[in-house]
Amino acid sequence: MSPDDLALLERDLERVPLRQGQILEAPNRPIEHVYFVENGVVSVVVVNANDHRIEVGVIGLDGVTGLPVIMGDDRSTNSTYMQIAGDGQRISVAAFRAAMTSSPSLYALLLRFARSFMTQTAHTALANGRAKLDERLARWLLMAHDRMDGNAVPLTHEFLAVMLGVRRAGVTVALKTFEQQGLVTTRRGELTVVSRDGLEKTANSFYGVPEAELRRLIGEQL
Amino acid sequence: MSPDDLALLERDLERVPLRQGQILEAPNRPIEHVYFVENGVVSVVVVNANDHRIEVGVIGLDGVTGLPVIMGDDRSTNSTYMQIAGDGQRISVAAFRAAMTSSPSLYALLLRFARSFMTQTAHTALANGRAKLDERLARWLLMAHDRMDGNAVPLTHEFLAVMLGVRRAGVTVALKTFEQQGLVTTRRGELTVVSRDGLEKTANSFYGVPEAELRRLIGEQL
DNA sequence: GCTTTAGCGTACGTTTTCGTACGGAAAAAA
DNA sequence: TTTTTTCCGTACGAAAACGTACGCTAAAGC
Repeated sequence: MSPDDLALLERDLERVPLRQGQILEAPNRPIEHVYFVENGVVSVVVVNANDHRIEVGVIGLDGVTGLPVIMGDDRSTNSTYMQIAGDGQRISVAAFRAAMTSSPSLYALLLRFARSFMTQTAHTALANGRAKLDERLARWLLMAHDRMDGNAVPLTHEFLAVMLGVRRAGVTVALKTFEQQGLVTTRRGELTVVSRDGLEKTANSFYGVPEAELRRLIGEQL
Repeated sequence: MSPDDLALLERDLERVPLRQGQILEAPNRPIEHVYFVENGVVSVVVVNANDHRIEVGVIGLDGVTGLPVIMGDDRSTNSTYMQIAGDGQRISVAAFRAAMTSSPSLYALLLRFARSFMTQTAHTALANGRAKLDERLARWLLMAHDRMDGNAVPLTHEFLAVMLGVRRAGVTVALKTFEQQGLVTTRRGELTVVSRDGLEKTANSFYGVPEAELRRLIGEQL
């Protein structure tokens, strides 16, 4: 992001901790703040009338929440919350809109980010329809790992299962295999990524395209 | 769309037939024209390196192609083509960009459409991950039906299977059941929707949210 | 330290979907 | 009309994932 654009936002940015489970956007309710995530992982989750739910994308230090706001709306049907705690900066929607309006370059950058998130969602749809459980789990771990500082993923199998829309027991079995293959180590409530290469092989072409798009569209700019 | 915005576009719009299979946007290649679809159904399909593919959304008389262009990009990783023949009007990307730049109201409308398409993709991801084959097929038929004039869907089971990312034989069996339940009638290369209500029941809450969003965001405006 | 709770490993029968494949019939081509 | 092709109906064993559930154990609370 250009120094000018950063300066434009900085006046209204407020540094905040982001606790696990904290809700950033609730379904069908006006969004109040937009969050620039610097640490931690945000989950964007779709829910329908029968309470079926699944994660459609993650956001991390590469990104920002509030896509509906960027695109001129004030709300989303999705639920957006902190999956892995961290911190970041937030800005009120009003100030955010003002900044977008006054800086075309900032606005263009944000739109490119929104576009890259669409690609991520599209590939989630692909993985959900065609990939096997272990491929999807490997993909998820890689996406989370891309957005974290260290290698430790502080999540229970239960949470991973909800994200992927599969059984908790299915996650346990897959992670066991990963551990035997030396891809991760596990302990209660946490796993650690050991071999990214191995995970990428396991993810089997379901990982990569959105990541390349993110680089093409915004690179290190945000 | 406002009369002014329509006039702005009209100078550069060109009426064209849209043949089945016609490619509107190829992966990773600059988009040349943007299409306002008036008849027929467009499929937006994701493909990955291993040639796994699946449809992430459909566009019809409610909409327009070229979402990447609306969002400031010139290409997409997706493949976009006519699934069901029809016709519409097209405009060169250059003229389209010029029109968007000169009319904020047009631009805002297009962004709202892009936003509604994101919702559709998100719910496709949900359906792919959690719905059963017959639920997904019913959802697809409803979405296509929403975008067509009559009740006839001129597609083979093979094409439906590719869209959903399932076996051709799986589609055949599901359609057989639908026919026995009086939801559709079928003949070689074509099926006809008989009971939308029945299909909505079968789709079981996987249909509806993106449709409501489309109404909220653009209604009859496009 | 002791108790309680949350998370993990495992198991088993069942459902869903897959891969494959074969034959018949409708439509298109010759 | 005859031939060829495309599409559909059906079948069968296999794989993947499901729902459920039970016991063990690490960690948290008292």
